[in-house]
Amino acid sequence: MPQNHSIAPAKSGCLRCTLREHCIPQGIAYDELAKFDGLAVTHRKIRRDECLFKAGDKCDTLYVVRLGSFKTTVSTQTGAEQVLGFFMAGDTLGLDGIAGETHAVNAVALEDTEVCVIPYANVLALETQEPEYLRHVQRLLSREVVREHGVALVLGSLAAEERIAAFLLNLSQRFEARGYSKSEFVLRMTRATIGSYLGLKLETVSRVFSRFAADGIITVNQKHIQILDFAALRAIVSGKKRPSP
Amino acid sequence: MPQNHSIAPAKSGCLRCTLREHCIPQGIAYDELAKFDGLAVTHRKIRRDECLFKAGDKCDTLYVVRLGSFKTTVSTQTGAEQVLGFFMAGDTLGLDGIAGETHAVNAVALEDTEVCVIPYANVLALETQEPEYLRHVQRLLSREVVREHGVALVLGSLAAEERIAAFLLNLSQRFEARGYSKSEFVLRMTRATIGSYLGLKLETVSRVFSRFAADGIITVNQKHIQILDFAALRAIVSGKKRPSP
DNA sequence: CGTTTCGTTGAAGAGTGTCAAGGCCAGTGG
DNA sequence: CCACTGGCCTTGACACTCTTCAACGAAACG
Repeated sequence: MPQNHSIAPAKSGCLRCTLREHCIPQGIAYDELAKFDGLAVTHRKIRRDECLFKAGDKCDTLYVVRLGSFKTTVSTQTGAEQVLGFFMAGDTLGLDGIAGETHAVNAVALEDTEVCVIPYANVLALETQEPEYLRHVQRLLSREVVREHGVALVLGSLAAEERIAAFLLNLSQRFEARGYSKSEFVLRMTRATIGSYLGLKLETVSRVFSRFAADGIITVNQKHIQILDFAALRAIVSGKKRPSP
Repeated sequence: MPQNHSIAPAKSGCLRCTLREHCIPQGIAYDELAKFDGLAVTHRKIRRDECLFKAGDKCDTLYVVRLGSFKTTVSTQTGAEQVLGFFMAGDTLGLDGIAGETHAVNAVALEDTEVCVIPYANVLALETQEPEYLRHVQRLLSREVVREHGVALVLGSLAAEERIAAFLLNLSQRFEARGYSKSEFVLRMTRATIGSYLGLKLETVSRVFSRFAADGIITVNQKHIQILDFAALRAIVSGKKRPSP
């Protein structure tokens, strides 16, 4: 997977960016916003299956997804790949390598994407000037920690159907937060990728999708998913055995 | 589990603390150290099975373990408990709730313990004064993210024996880093707690310990563990099938 | 339109979980 | 000092979920 280097100067600053609320602390007065305008120096386009960064790369920048979505992965000693998370518009990538160390994961585009490039030096500088921004970045970091707690919880204590139900509800919620339909969406990743993320084999993912569809909880057309019964999904996550007559 | 409130004023400041290198950035000149001396305002003793903090508690402090060890846990909707991590001397607790939000996990003492209490206000203040400290805290946070990557990797892609081997090697390494024997130590947690952390049942943990012992890789006496064959453990983590004639 | 990747489904098998019984150990009270 | 108690650990037999292996179908791509 070659790294893509198409870089575009950031024509429009943060001031006019629609994702502003994700990158910049809440409740900032409009005339204060100018301070944040120079944070992102460039944009970068990454095509499907290409890497934004790789484990071991020097980490001197953060990225915010502007368009499209990514997965983060690590490779095991045996060469297998474990998916650790999915990142969509507004999400921040690169937090794991903050503070001048190297990246711990690979970030791979699931589709054609565009990101904001925020040099870590700019982050540091603005943090020391603007305490609100310092809190903001640390909040981002601690949210990432909490997100991973959720992953560990799913992997450590849920059965296959429960994991998939939790996964679908999580996706639904994130689509909704971005203004898309919460009940109908297109998966950006393959069954194998979902399986790796959830600690399951791709066949198991496929089977559970089929079972949910047979029970009228969702409809599945390849990557196109429609959620018909949110309550049922929530019940499954809670560990309630489903009747299957 | 009642919360224990025995608080002692921090008699000796950070200057004389033997854990200094964990709390304060590396490479600080001795005459600069005074700036950090007031970080921890108190110590607190927590007895076995008591909580340092609970999920939902307001988070306005960080803690550094001085003595003993903790587990962090979350509760599922069904009341079950998932263990997320173990923390020993020098480790920082409370990072998940930084930035004025609430704690996302419970921190429970595995034995009688003592922690340094570091008000988050002090952290913020020192961060704005001392850029080196800012980087230090963000490094702590990003290390916590990376640690959780490791947990997800173990839970998502390793079999039972591989998980236990990885767990033992991780413990061994952490004991060694603290000046204890890397080959002989006492587990502070029960089989059930290990199982929860590794996504296994306590019987499976017990069986794998027994199998490793039968193969001469370790010896097990209740909580007392001795590692006899590090290479074998590493081979198991790497997924190599062990001959069992 | 062939080729490749991705997805679905079935049958068989391995690996963990579940249930149950018993042993070991530390602490407690007689 | 001993018996009792309760928590923790070990071990066995069995059930079940998930994986593995395999074949096939569908969509995506050059």
